[in-house]
Amino acid sequence: MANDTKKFQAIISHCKEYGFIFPSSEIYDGLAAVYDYGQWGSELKKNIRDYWWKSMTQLNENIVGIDAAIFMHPTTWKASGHVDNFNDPMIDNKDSNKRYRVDHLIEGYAEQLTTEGKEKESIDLIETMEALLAKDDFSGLKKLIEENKVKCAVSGTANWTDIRQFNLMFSTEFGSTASANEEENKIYLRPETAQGIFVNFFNVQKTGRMKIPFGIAQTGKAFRNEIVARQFVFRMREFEQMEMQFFIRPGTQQRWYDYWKKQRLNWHLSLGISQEKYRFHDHPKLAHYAIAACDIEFEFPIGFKEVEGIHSRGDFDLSQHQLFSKKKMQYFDNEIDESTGKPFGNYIPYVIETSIGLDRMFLLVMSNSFVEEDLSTEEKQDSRVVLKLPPMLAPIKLAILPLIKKDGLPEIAREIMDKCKPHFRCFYEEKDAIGKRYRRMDALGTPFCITIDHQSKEDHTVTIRYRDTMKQERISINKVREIVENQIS
RNA sequence: GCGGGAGUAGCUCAUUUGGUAGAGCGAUAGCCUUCCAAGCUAUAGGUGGCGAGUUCGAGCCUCGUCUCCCGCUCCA
Repeated sequence: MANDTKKFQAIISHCKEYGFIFPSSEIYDGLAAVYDYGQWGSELKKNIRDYWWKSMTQLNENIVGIDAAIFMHPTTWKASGHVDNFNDPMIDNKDSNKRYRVDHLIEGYAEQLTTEGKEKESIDLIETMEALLAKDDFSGLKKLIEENKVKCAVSGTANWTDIRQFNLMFSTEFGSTASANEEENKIYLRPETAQGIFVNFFNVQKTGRMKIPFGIAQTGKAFRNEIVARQFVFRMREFEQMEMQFFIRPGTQQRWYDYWKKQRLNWHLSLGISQEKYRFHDHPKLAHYAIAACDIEFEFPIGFKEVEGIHSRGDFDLSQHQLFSKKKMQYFDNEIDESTGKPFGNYIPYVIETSIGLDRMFLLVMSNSFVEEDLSTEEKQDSRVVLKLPPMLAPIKLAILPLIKKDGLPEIAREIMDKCKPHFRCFYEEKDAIGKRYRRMDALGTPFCITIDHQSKEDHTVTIRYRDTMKQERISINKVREIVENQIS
């Protein structure tokens, strides 16, 4: 594990050194847990996003994409449960540094009282707590905890911090004029992209004449004011999600849940990543919206961590929006139910959600590709850092390198460059020794390098060098584009 | 947020008990021409994370602050 932490740090440094990821506003000392993608990182990230988008929308005829706004009507977040469920007052024990939700802490103590036979005290306690919670009376709540000598399960002490409320949603002012009532102008940055899909469910269903089962996909930024944001791009306050909500007939949720679990894992494996690096983790405790949920976890250098969630959300979201918006969220299903001989009729569709963190996927791809190779022979020590990226994700597909920068070799190289660059990302470089240029390309994950030498002038061939094996072979110049394109599609 | 560790050039590090910073690699330009990093020449680059204090004098001592890494917690 010590070594793996080292590897994680090596990946972080590599990302910065080679223009993948920089700390945000670094010249001003950076901003905690906010990062910018650099020249190659943005390219790699885009390729991952495109690959996901294509596999969701293009390859599934019943899935379409949307691009909803980050700002949404404030009621959206009341309906989704984010306003209430992410507003819980918390308290920390100073000795164990363990954080508790205040209501959970007191409820736990009340249960303890009940088992001790002090049922009346228990009920009184809960009633008092609820009254204080309703008033947001934090000092009263703290007093209640202190008076009852509620102890931390870990440290066994009653040494508590003040109660604080953490709002996981970022808010800002909407509209240019300030209102007397601040609450009226308050608007949130979306904490998840999913709601943009739910509120557009009917728009898409009707205008796209979509029939259940069908899905709506979306990629985009989401914002959460995490108490602790850390571990490089793994947990950021601003992050990008790639989500797909799949609308189904109630009763079929188990089948579709299993289907998407399998589909999504296969997507990961299609990148050539070993199955052993993945595992499913079922949620024992479910969120307020879920009827079943699991994570796809990947073995990062810092251990198995969640990269994607698959949730069976029932009709929670659409029902909530129906309740709050007073707009019907029902779908009329014309398909004949064989058990009754009649159409399935009106219902609020159930939802299976697949939600993957793009930044986490980026880190996953990096972790999986980053290799420090020892190339030492008896004569000399040698090593290289190589990103064994799947070619289709690589920021640069082909490096075009004239062996020397005269004798007409750059001219031939330029011709090849002009021929290839409309089709995929190429990189031209004539500086430094050829070996050094190869190593630089290895560090960026460029799968193919071609070198133009004096022989190229005579027989129209170049040397192609493969990143992973370091093997080289001579090929005709006419074949270059074809060879690269075959590998990156 | 709490606890632990760290911050000197793009990177890796050095600077003996406080006396106003050096090297290698890298970068840039030129030379050389050689299919797997480390050939030659020249140049650029640091108000020592930032701010304050102690001192005649601070990279080194003290305090604050910011950022990163590790642990607790939550999630994508």
